[in-house]
Amino acid sequence: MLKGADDVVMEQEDSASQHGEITSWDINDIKLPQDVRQIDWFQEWPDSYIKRIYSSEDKNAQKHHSSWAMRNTNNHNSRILKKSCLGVVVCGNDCSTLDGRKIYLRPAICDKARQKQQREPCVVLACATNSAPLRLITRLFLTYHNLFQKSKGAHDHPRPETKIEAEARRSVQKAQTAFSPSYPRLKRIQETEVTFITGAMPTQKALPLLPSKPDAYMLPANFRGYLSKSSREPMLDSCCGRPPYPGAAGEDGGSGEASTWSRSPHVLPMTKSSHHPFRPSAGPLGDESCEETPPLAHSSSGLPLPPYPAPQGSPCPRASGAPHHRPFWAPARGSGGEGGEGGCCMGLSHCNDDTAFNLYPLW
DNA sequence: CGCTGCGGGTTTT
DNA sequence: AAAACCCGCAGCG
Repeated sequence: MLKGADDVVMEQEDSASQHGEITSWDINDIKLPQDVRQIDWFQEWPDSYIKRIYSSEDKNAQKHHSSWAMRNTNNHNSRILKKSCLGVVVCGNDCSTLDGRKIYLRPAICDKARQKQQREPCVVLACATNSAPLRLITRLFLTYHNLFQKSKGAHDHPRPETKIEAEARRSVQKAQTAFSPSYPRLKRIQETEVTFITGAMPTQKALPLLPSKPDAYMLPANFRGYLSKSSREPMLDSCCGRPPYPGAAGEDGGSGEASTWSRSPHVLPMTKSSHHPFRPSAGPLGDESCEETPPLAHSSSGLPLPPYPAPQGSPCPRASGAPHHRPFWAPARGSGGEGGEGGCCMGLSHCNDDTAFNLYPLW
Protein backbone atom coordinates (compact mmCIF):
# COMPACT_ATOMS: atom_id res chain seq x y z
CA MET A 1 0.00 0.00 0.00
CA LEU A 2 2.68 2.38 0.97
CA LYS A 3 5.19 0.88 -1.29
CA GLY A 4 4.98 3.72 -3.69
CA ALA A 5 5.64 6.08 -0.90
CA ASP A 6 8.50 3.99 0.24
CA ASP A 7 10.09 4.25 -3.10
CA VAL A 8 9.69 7.90 -2.92
CA VAL A 9 11.19 8.21 0.45
CA MET A 10 14.09 6.11 -0.55
CA GLU A 11 14.76 8.46 -3.34
CA GLN A 12 14.62 11.25 -0.91
CA GLU A 13 17.08 9.54 1.21
CA ASP A 14 19.34 9.32 -1.75
CA SER A 15 18.82 12.95 -2.21
CA ALA A 16 19.91 13.49 1.32
CA SER A 17 22.98 11.47 0.70
CA GLN A 18 23.86 13.72 -2.10
CA HIS A 19 24.03 16.48 0.37
CA GLY A 20 26.71 14.59 2.12
CA GLU A 21 24.63 13.40 4.97
CA ILE A 22 25.34 10.21 6.69
CA THR A 23 22.67 7.78 5.73
CA SER A 24 24.42 4.57 6.40
CA TRP A 25 22.76 4.26 9.73
CA ASP A 26 19.28 3.44 10.71
CA ILE A 27 17.48 4.61 13.73
CA ASN A 28 16.95 1.03 14.76
CA ASP A 29 20.60 0.24 14.70
CA ILE A 30 21.90 -0.82 18.02
CA LYS A 31 25.11 0.96 17.35
CA LEU A 32 24.82 4.28 15.71
CA PRO A 33 27.75 6.08 14.15
CA GLN A 34 30.14 7.45 16.67
CA ASP A 35 32.28 9.56 14.45
CA VAL A 36 29.66 11.93 13.29
CA ARG A 37 31.19 14.55 11.12
CA GLN A 38 28.12 16.05 9.65
CA ILE A 39 25.80 17.60 12.10
CA ASP A 40 22.50 18.88 10.93
CA TRP A 41 20.58 21.96 11.78
CA PHE A 42 17.59 21.23 13.83
CA GLN A 43 14.61 20.46 11.73
CA GLU A 44 11.67 22.25 13.16
CA TRP A 45 9.26 20.87 10.61
CA PRO A 46 10.50 17.42 9.79
CA ASP A 47 8.70 15.93 6.90
CA SER A 48 8.97 13.07 4.48
CA TYR A 49 11.77 10.61 4.92
CA ILE A 50 14.66 12.28 6.59
CA LYS A 51 17.50 11.14 8.70
CA ARG A 52 19.43 13.67 10.64
CA ILE A 53 22.05 13.82 13.27
CA TYR A 54 22.05 16.68 15.65
CA SER A 55 24.63 18.27 17.77
CA SER A 56 24.75 17.39 21.39
CA GLU A 57 24.63 21.12 21.93
CA ASP A 58 21.32 21.37 20.23
CA LYS A 59 18.78 21.73 22.93
CA ASN A 60 15.85 21.32 20.63
CA ALA A 61 17.20 18.04 19.52
CA GLN A 62 17.90 17.06 23.07
CA LYS A 63 14.35 17.79 23.98
CA HIS A 64 13.09 16.22 20.81
CA HIS A 65 11.15 19.29 19.98
CA SER A 66 9.12 19.66 16.87
CA SER A 67 6.85 22.35 15.66
CA TRP A 68 4.40 19.76 14.57
CA ALA A 69 2.13 18.63 17.29
CA MET A 70 3.56 15.26 18.01
CA ARG A 71 2.44 12.70 20.48
CA ASN A 72 4.27 9.79 21.78
CA THR A 73 3.62 6.45 20.32
CA ASN A 74 4.89 3.55 22.25
CA ASN A 75 7.07 1.27 20.26
CA HIS A 76 8.10 -0.78 23.25
CA ASN A 77 11.66 0.11 22.70
CA SER A 78 13.03 2.22 25.47
CA ARG A 79 16.01 3.17 23.39
CA ILE A 80 13.90 4.74 20.74
CA LEU A 81 11.40 7.49 21.15
CA LYS A 82 8.75 7.41 18.54
CA LYS A 83 6.20 10.09 17.88
CA SER A 84 3.39 10.59 15.49
CA CYS A 85 1.94 13.79 14.21
CA LEU A 86 -1.43 14.88 15.49
CA GLY A 87 -2.24 16.85 12.42
CA VAL A 88 -3.89 20.18 12.65
CA VAL A 89 -7.09 21.60 14.05
CA VAL A 90 -9.34 23.32 11.61
CA CYS A 91 -12.70 25.00 12.02
CA GLY A 92 -15.63 22.66 11.90
CA ASN A 93 -17.49 25.22 9.92
CA ASP A 94 -14.79 25.35 7.36
CA CYS A 95 -14.77 29.04 7.95
CA SER A 96 -12.31 31.43 6.51
CA THR A 97 -11.19 34.84 7.38
CA LEU A 98 -12.37 37.66 5.26
CA ASP A 99 -9.54 37.23 2.89
CA GLY A 100 -10.25 33.59 2.51
CA ARG A 101 -7.49 32.28 4.63
CA LYS A 102 -7.85 29.31 6.85
CA ILE A 103 -6.76 28.93 10.36
CA TYR A 104 -4.71 26.01 11.42
CA LEU A 105 -4.49 25.51 15.10
CA ARG A 106 -2.12 23.33 16.92
CA PRO A 107 -3.74 20.27 18.39
CA ALA A 108 -3.21 19.85 22.05
CA ILE A 109 -0.95 16.95 22.75
CA CYS A 110 -2.78 15.70 25.77
CA ASP A 111 -5.88 13.76 24.82
CA LYS A 112 -8.03 15.49 27.37
CA ALA A 113 -6.81 18.88 26.37
CA ARG A 114 -7.44 18.04 22.77
CA GLN A 115 -11.00 17.01 23.44
CA LYS A 116 -11.50 20.18 25.33
CA GLN A 117 -9.94 22.09 22.51
CA GLN A 118 -12.44 20.70 20.11
CA ARG A 119 -15.26 21.98 22.20
CA GLU A 120 -13.98 25.47 22.08
CA PRO A 121 -15.33 27.93 19.59
CA CYS A 122 -13.58 28.81 16.44
CA VAL A 123 -11.16 31.61 16.89
CA VAL A 124 -12.26 33.30 13.75
CA LEU A 125 -14.38 36.32 14.23
CA ALA A 126 -18.04 35.82 13.60
CA CYS A 127 -17.68 32.13 13.24
CA ALA A 128 -20.21 30.75 15.60
CA THR A 129 -19.04 27.27 15.20
CA ASN A 130 -18.44 25.43 18.33
CA SER A 131 -16.69 22.59 16.77
CA ALA A 132 -13.22 22.55 15.49
CA PRO A 133 -12.81 19.01 14.35
CA LEU A 134 -9.37 17.74 14.58
CA ARG A 135 -7.85 16.28 11.55
CA LEU A 136 -5.89 13.45 12.89
CA ILE A 137 -3.22 12.54 10.50
CA THR A 138 -0.50 10.30 11.63
CA ARG A 139 1.34 9.43 8.57
CA LEU A 140 4.50 10.99 9.75
CA PHE A 141 6.52 9.49 12.47
CA LEU A 142 9.48 10.87 14.17
CA THR A 143 11.92 8.55 15.68
CA TYR A 144 14.65 9.59 18.01
CA HIS A 145 17.58 7.66 19.21
CA ASN A 146 19.38 10.17 21.31
CA LEU A 147 20.36 12.80 18.81
CA PHE A 148 19.68 10.70 15.79
CA GLN A 149 16.42 11.54 14.20
CA LYS A 150 14.50 9.82 11.51
CA SER A 151 11.22 10.90 10.08
CA LYS A 152 9.04 8.71 8.01
CA GLY A 153 5.94 9.45 6.07
CA ALA A 154 4.68 12.80 4.99
CA HIS A 155 2.42 15.41 6.45
CA ASP A 156 -0.60 15.78 4.25
CA HIS A 157 -1.96 18.73 6.09
CA PRO A 158 -0.90 22.28 6.66
CA ARG A 159 1.34 23.29 9.42
CA PRO A 160 -0.34 24.18 12.67
CA GLU A 161 0.79 26.87 14.98
CA THR A 162 4.03 26.27 16.68
CA LYS A 163 3.99 25.26 20.25
CA ILE A 164 4.91 28.70 21.38
CA GLU A 165 2.25 30.28 19.31
CA ALA A 166 -0.35 27.94 20.66
CA GLU A 167 0.78 28.63 24.17
CA ALA A 168 0.62 32.30 23.53
CA ARG A 169 -2.86 32.06 22.20
CA ARG A 170 -3.97 30.06 25.17
CA SER A 171 -2.47 32.47 27.60
CA VAL A 172 -4.08 35.37 25.86
CA GLN A 173 -7.41 33.63 25.94
CA LYS A 174 -6.99 32.85 29.56
CA ALA A 175 -5.98 36.35 30.39
CA GLN A 176 -8.94 37.80 28.66
CA THR A 177 -11.29 35.47 30.38
CA ALA A 178 -9.78 36.31 33.68
CA PHE A 179 -9.84 39.99 33.13
CA SER A 180 -13.44 40.16 32.10
CA PRO A 181 -15.42 37.16 33.16
CA SER A 182 -18.57 38.93 32.17
CA TYR A 183 -17.23 39.97 28.87
CA PRO A 184 -19.47 38.75 26.11
CA ARG A 185 -18.07 35.56 24.83
CA LEU A 186 -18.12 36.58 21.24
CA LYS A 187 -16.30 39.72 22.04
CA ARG A 188 -13.64 37.77 23.81
CA ILE A 189 -13.34 35.49 20.92
CA GLN A 190 -12.92 38.37 18.61
CA GLU A 191 -10.17 39.81 20.63
CA THR A 192 -8.53 36.53 21.08
CA GLU A 193 -8.57 36.09 17.42
CA VAL A 194 -7.01 39.41 16.89
CA THR A 195 -4.33 38.69 19.34
CA PHE A 196 -3.53 35.26 18.21
CA ILE A 197 -3.66 36.08 14.60
CA THR A 198 -1.29 38.88 15.11
CA GLY A 199 1.04 36.49 16.71
CA ALA A 200 1.35 38.28 19.98
CA MET A 201 3.56 36.41 22.31
CA PRO A 202 3.56 36.53 26.03
CA THR A 203 6.79 38.38 25.90
CA GLN A 204 5.42 40.72 23.36
CA LYS A 205 2.28 41.66 25.08
CA ALA A 206 3.49 45.13 25.58
CA LEU A 207 3.97 45.53 21.92
CA PRO A 208 1.27 46.90 19.77
CA LEU A 209 -0.89 44.33 18.15
CA LEU A 210 0.80 44.38 14.88
CA PRO A 211 -0.12 41.90 12.30
CA SER A 212 2.38 39.17 12.22
CA LYS A 213 3.02 36.03 10.36
CA PRO A 214 0.07 33.80 10.81
CA ASP A 215 1.16 31.90 7.80
CA ALA A 216 1.66 28.74 9.67
CA TYR A 217 -1.93 28.33 10.43
CA MET A 218 -3.43 30.57 7.89
CA LEU A 219 -3.08 29.66 4.33
CA PRO A 220 -4.48 31.19 1.24
CA ALA A 221 -7.90 30.39 0.03
CA ASN A 222 -6.36 28.17 -2.54
CA PHE A 223 -6.06 25.54 0.09
CA ARG A 224 -9.68 25.65 0.93
CA GLY A 225 -10.68 22.93 -1.37
CA TYR A 226 -8.10 20.78 0.12
CA LEU A 227 -9.62 20.97 3.48
CA SER A 228 -13.22 21.32 2.70
CA LYS A 229 -13.50 18.80 -0.01
CA SER A 230 -11.12 16.25 1.20
CA SER A 231 -10.97 16.79 4.86
CA ARG A 232 -11.26 13.12 5.37
CA GLU A 233 -9.17 11.81 2.57
CA PRO A 234 -6.61 14.32 1.51
CA MET A 235 -5.76 13.82 -2.10
CA LEU A 236 -2.10 13.44 -1.89
CA ASP A 237 -1.72 12.27 -5.37
CA SER A 238 -3.62 14.98 -7.03
CA CYS A 239 -2.80 17.80 -4.80
CA CYS A 240 0.10 17.76 -2.51
CA GLY A 241 2.20 15.34 -4.33
CA ARG A 242 2.45 17.48 -7.37
CA PRO A 243 3.93 20.80 -7.88
CA PRO A 244 1.21 23.25 -8.51
CA TYR A 245 2.90 24.65 -11.52
CA PRO A 246 4.98 23.39 -14.35
CA GLY A 247 8.14 25.10 -13.38
CA ALA A 248 8.54 23.01 -10.31
CA ALA A 249 7.68 19.78 -11.92
CA GLY A 250 11.20 19.11 -12.95
CA GLU A 251 12.57 19.04 -9.51
CA ASP A 252 9.76 16.97 -8.27
CA GLY A 253 11.27 13.62 -8.86
CA GLY A 254 11.12 11.44 -5.88
CA SER A 255 10.13 14.12 -3.52
CA GLY A 256 6.69 14.34 -4.93
CA GLU A 257 5.13 12.51 -2.09
CA ALA A 258 6.54 14.86 0.38
CA SER A 259 4.01 17.32 1.50
CA THR A 260 4.15 20.73 0.12
CA TRP A 261 2.68 22.06 3.28
CA SER A 262 5.83 21.73 5.13
CA ARG A 263 7.97 22.80 2.33
CA SER A 264 7.02 26.32 2.71
CA PRO A 265 9.60 28.52 4.25
CA HIS A 266 7.23 31.39 4.27
CA VAL A 267 4.38 29.41 5.57
CA LEU A 268 6.39 29.34 8.64
CA PRO A 269 5.27 31.17 11.64
CA MET A 270 6.94 34.15 13.01
CA THR A 271 7.47 33.09 16.50
CA LYS A 272 9.63 33.69 19.38
CA SER A 273 10.87 30.22 18.97
CA SER A 274 11.77 30.98 15.49
CA HIS A 275 14.31 33.37 16.68
CA HIS A 276 16.43 31.07 18.64
CA PRO A 277 15.10 27.86 20.02
CA PHE A 278 15.17 26.16 16.73
CA ARG A 279 18.36 27.67 15.77
CA PRO A 280 21.46 25.88 16.75
CA SER A 281 23.62 28.05 18.83
CA ALA A 282 26.54 27.19 16.72
CA GLY A 283 26.21 25.37 13.51
CA PRO A 284 28.91 23.62 11.67
CA LEU A 285 27.87 25.30 8.54
CA GLY A 286 27.35 28.75 9.79
CA ASP A 287 24.89 30.87 7.97
CA GLU A 288 25.85 29.71 4.60
CA SER A 289 23.71 27.69 2.33
CA CYS A 290 20.74 29.87 2.81
CA GLU A 291 20.64 30.06 -0.88
CA GLU A 292 18.72 26.90 -0.64
CA THR A 293 15.76 29.03 0.11
CA PRO A 294 13.81 28.63 -3.03
CA PRO A 295 13.31 31.48 -5.37
CA LEU A 296 9.71 31.71 -4.51
CA ALA A 297 7.91 32.27 -7.70
CA HIS A 298 4.60 31.55 -6.22
CA SER A 299 2.84 34.83 -6.37
CA SER A 300 0.97 34.04 -9.47
CA SER A 301 -0.05 30.63 -8.43
CA GLY A 302 -1.36 31.91 -5.18
CA LEU A 303 0.05 28.92 -3.51
CA PRO A 304 2.24 29.81 -0.69
CA LEU A 305 5.20 28.03 -1.99
CA PRO A 306 6.69 25.96 -4.59
CA PRO A 307 7.93 22.60 -3.65
CA TYR A 308 11.62 22.59 -3.45
CA PRO A 309 14.27 20.12 -2.59
CA ALA A 310 13.48 18.69 0.74
CA PRO A 311 14.92 20.46 3.71
CA GLN A 312 17.26 17.68 4.40
CA GLY A 313 20.71 18.83 3.74
CA SER A 314 19.59 22.32 4.11
CA PRO A 315 21.08 23.73 7.18
CA CYS A 316 19.50 27.02 6.46
CA PRO A 317 17.78 28.00 9.63
CA ARG A 318 15.21 29.90 7.72
CA ALA A 319 14.22 26.84 5.89
CA SER A 320 13.25 25.25 9.08
CA GLY A 321 11.83 27.96 11.13
CA ALA A 322 11.93 31.31 9.47
CA PRO A 323 14.10 32.43 12.27
CA HIS A 324 15.16 35.99 12.02
CA HIS A 325 12.39 36.55 9.66
CA ARG A 326 10.95 39.63 11.10
CA PRO A 327 8.22 41.34 9.18
CA PHE A 328 9.63 44.27 7.40
CA TRP A 329 7.34 46.62 9.22
CA ALA A 330 7.93 45.26 12.62
CA PRO A 331 10.04 47.22 14.98
CA ALA A 332 13.23 45.55 15.97
CA ARG A 333 12.81 43.82 19.23
CA GLY A 334 15.15 45.30 21.65
CA SER A 335 18.16 47.01 20.31
CA GLY A 336 20.36 44.15 19.45
CA GLY A 337 19.46 40.54 19.42
CA GLU A 338 18.94 39.14 16.03
CA GLY A 339 18.46 42.52 14.59
CA GLY A 340 21.54 42.30 12.55
CA GLU A 341 20.39 39.20 10.83
CA GLY A 342 16.98 40.38 9.98
CA GLY A 343 18.12 41.86 6.79
CA CYS A 344 19.22 38.65 5.29
CA CYS A 345 15.70 37.51 4.94
CA MET A 346 14.48 40.51 3.18
CA GLY A 347 14.44 38.71 -0.05
CA LEU A 348 11.91 40.17 -2.35
CA SER A 349 9.94 37.06 -2.69
CA HIS A 350 9.64 36.70 1.01
CA CYS A 351 8.77 40.25 1.53
CA ASN A 352 6.19 40.27 -1.12
CA ASP A 353 4.58 37.28 0.27
CA ASP A 354 4.75 38.40 3.79
CA THR A 355 3.39 41.70 2.83
CA ALA A 356 0.48 40.10 1.19
CA PHE A 357 -0.18 37.87 4.13
CA ASN A 358 0.47 40.24 6.90
CA LEU A 359 -1.53 43.08 5.57
CA TYR A 360 -4.60 41.08 4.99
CA PRO A 361 -7.21 42.03 7.49
CA LEU A 362 -8.64 39.06 9.24
CA TRP A 363 -11.69 40.47 10.72
C1' DC B 1 -2.88 22.95 33.06
C1' DG B 2 -0.53 21.03 29.43
C1' DC B 3 3.80 18.97 27.49
C1' DT B 4 6.77 15.16 27.60
C1' DG B 5 8.52 10.55 28.26
C1' DC B 6 7.50 5.98 29.84
C1' DG B 7 5.38 1.67 29.62
C1' DG B 8 1.50 -1.86 29.90
C1' DG B 9 -2.05 -3.44 27.20
C1' DT B 10 -4.66 -3.82 22.87
C1' DT B 11 -5.55 -3.68 17.99
C1' DT B 12 -4.08 -3.76 13.31
C1' DT B 13 -1.18 -5.15 9.57
C1' DA C 1 5.58 -10.81 15.01
C1' DA C 2 5.94 -6.17 14.28
C1' DA C 3 3.87 -1.92 14.02
C1' DA C 4 0.69 1.20 15.51
C1' DC C 5 -2.62 2.75 18.77
C1' DC C 6 -4.78 3.71 23.40
C1' DC C 7 -4.44 4.90 27.94
C1' DG C 8 -2.74 6.22 32.38
C1' DC C 9 1.07 7.69 35.15
C1' DA C 10 4.80 10.76 36.71
C1' DG C 11 7.97 14.63 36.23
C1' DC C 12 8.28 19.10 34.95
C1' DG C 13 7.55 24.03 33.85
